[in-house]
Amino acid sequence: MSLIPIRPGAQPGAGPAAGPAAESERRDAARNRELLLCAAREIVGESGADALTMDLLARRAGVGKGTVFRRFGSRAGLMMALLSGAEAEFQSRFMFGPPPIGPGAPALDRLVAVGAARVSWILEFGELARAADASAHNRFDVPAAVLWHRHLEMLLREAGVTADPWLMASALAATLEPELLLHAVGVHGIDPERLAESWRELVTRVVAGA
Amino acid sequence: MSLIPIRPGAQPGAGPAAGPAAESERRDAARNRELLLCAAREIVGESGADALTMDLLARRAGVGKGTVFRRFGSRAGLMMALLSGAEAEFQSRFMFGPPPIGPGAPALDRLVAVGAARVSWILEFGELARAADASAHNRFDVPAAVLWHRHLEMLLREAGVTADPWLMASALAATLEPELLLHAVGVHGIDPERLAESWRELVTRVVAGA
DNA sequence: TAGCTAAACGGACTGCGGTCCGTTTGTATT
DNA sequence: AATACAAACGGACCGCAGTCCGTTTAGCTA
Repeated sequence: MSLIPIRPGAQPGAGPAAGPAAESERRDAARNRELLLCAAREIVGESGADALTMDLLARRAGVGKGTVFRRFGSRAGLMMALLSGAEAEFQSRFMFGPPPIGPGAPALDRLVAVGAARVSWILEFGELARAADASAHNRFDVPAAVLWHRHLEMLLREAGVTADPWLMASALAATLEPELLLHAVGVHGIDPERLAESWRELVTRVVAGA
Repeated sequence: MSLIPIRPGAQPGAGPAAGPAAESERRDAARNRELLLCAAREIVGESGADALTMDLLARRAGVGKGTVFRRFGSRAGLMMALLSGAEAEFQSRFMFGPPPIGPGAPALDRLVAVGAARVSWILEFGELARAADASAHNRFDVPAAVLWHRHLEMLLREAGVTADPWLMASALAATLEPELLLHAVGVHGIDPERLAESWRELVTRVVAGA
């Protein structure tokens, strides 16, 4: 017989800051996660992402500050949790959605479409995304960023770009970073349509040189 | 006679965080600036930019913390002051230096050369540059960034790129951001030579489509 | 040289993200 | 129902960037 009792659904590797609920979560923990996400959405809705401090959130949700960090690991982790729904929806659109953004269209068309979609997405959720990126040691290695990068790289290869698709994908991704786009729109008053059009130009030329 | 005495060299508009010495600076202020810059370089040299805290710096330089912020405005401002020499040297190279990076060479050659130079520059000073960018509300509007952007835009126009050169310059500049390049080299072990080569590919294709 | 004033000074203070650790609680086991 | 323990809890605590304001001083003027 085993002398080391193991909790049935225990998943130690999952760690905090993971998505919705790491399989088996104690009832109070799950309740607090919902309480916190709810309060966080409330604060962001009322006063914007910048106004969301971890202390305020804890107070609003009626839990201790330690609990907030236990659930989400960091402020960036919390922001990512708030974004996870919108992010997943975006991902499934470009991976499984209808053409031209999803599979079935020529790679260049998909690149153009996914860029335009990304611009709109950032205009809607960019504030949270920027908050998630800020103070993120590893903003490039987070699952969503890796998936996004891989997708761009795959499309580039499919479009016949043989010259270092990995770095090309990095370069193109940098072009669509939330901070950059929000700055262009918010500070310089660039029309979002222009952003999409510029992306089209850029990606068309990159692919055309192949 | 004027009832409002004005200090001779007073330049109220200069503000803090400006370059070397805003014209007429009180002797003690100038001394403390040197003391602080010197101590800062020492700390960075010993332990890296991340180890430089404003409290430590104040203690090392033997001045009050308030003085540090009076001189440099913020941590980012201090980092920019530390960088200003290297930055100015880089700027004068691409603006007045010998071809192909300076004037005299075809625009595409200049773009290729300036990108390669930027990569090397970031490998040398990127840690400071990243620290300066971090926690900078306005990293895109700082003089050096504006000049850099304008220069890229000018070269693009000269190379015949008529499609939104302003946004194209933004996109290309994003490709060479310190955080991105340092991540590629430091985390993914990308050979710097590959970065320059990839830049060459990118900019060649962008210009070729004109 | 004495006096005056704007500028510089310094360090206590605030607010924030993040950590630590003693206490409480959910849940499986008997 | 009683027991046991891993997990969750909470809030005091820490380090840091940045601010405030009463005090000191450089340097002009008389």
